[in-house]
Amino acid sequence: MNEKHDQAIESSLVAPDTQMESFRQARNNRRSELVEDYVELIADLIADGGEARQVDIAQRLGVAQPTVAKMLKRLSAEGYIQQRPYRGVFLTGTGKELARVSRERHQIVESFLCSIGVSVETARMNAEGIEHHVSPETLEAMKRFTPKRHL
Amino acid sequence: MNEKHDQAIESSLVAPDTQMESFRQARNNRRSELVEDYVELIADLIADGGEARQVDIAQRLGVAQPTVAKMLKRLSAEGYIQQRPYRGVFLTGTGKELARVSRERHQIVESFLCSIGVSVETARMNAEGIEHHVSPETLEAMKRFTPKRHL
DNA sequence: ACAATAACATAGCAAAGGCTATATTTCCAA
DNA sequence: TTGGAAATATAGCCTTTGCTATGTTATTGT
Repeated sequence: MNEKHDQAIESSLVAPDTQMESFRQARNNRRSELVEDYVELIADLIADGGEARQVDIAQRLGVAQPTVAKMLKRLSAEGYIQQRPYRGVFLTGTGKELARVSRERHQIVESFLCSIGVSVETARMNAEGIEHHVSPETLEAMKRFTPKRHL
Repeated sequence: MNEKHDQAIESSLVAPDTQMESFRQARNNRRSELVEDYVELIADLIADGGEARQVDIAQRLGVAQPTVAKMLKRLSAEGYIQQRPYRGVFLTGTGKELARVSRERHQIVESFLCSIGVSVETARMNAEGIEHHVSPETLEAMKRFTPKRHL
């Protein structure tokens, strides 16, 4: 260990453990991002056209179809969706619930950004990344600060 | 292709290309997150104790030391830092500039969250993930909405 | 001065999330 | 009803980011 015990000089650094927790949580959130994105998108596609197909998911996410196929297997294994070979994909109860929560959070974040003066295009772009890092407490704060007309 | 041209029913779905752009950008941001986190942390450690050592970086990020060593090689290759074997790591001009920008953005996001009523702990946690998805436009909006006393 | 310890380097592995290429199945239209 | 196109499945590869285990170099206390 290095021997600087002069803690008066400590500038903006928080305690190591505290900072570690923040980084760990950010990494954790990153791991669940994809699941949330997929489930939310699948719910939207089903609500919109009655079905969620791999090609449509792939197009909207901007990835290749085999990438989607692989991820759907994971979602299936984790109990969010059900899929039959060469058929569409359906959300389970768990999947529907996750989709609902994700969708709602997404909406709140996007509306909130608009309400503080961000353009709709930028709000949409930024919300896609931000939503996954917004805790319930922060979400509540955003809800409070969003005028009704934006919701 | 499926043949539903009844666009009146389209619920909340934006155009496929538009959505694709959002997802692509979110993925892009994710790739630069780690670089920004490292450079920002290195700058803080240097400002705080005069040096940035692998063990300290590893402890604060909550990862193992070889993980840090590998990333430092990448940062070195990309011109953000300079390192001499068994010696500390130093920021290049590019690195310092990136650190400055990242640090400022981080601060603004964290202060902004506090200013809308989020607790400091949650603000710190959420800011760590959110900062990387905040575009210049959104950052400006956040700055406008943060009272002076929070900055 | 030199052994013990702490820090760093390196090798090798794994999982996640991308990709292309290609095989298989389904579906629609002639 | 059947042949071609579209959708899905599968194989195999790559990169990133993490890990453990272990070797190598510096530093430090006696």
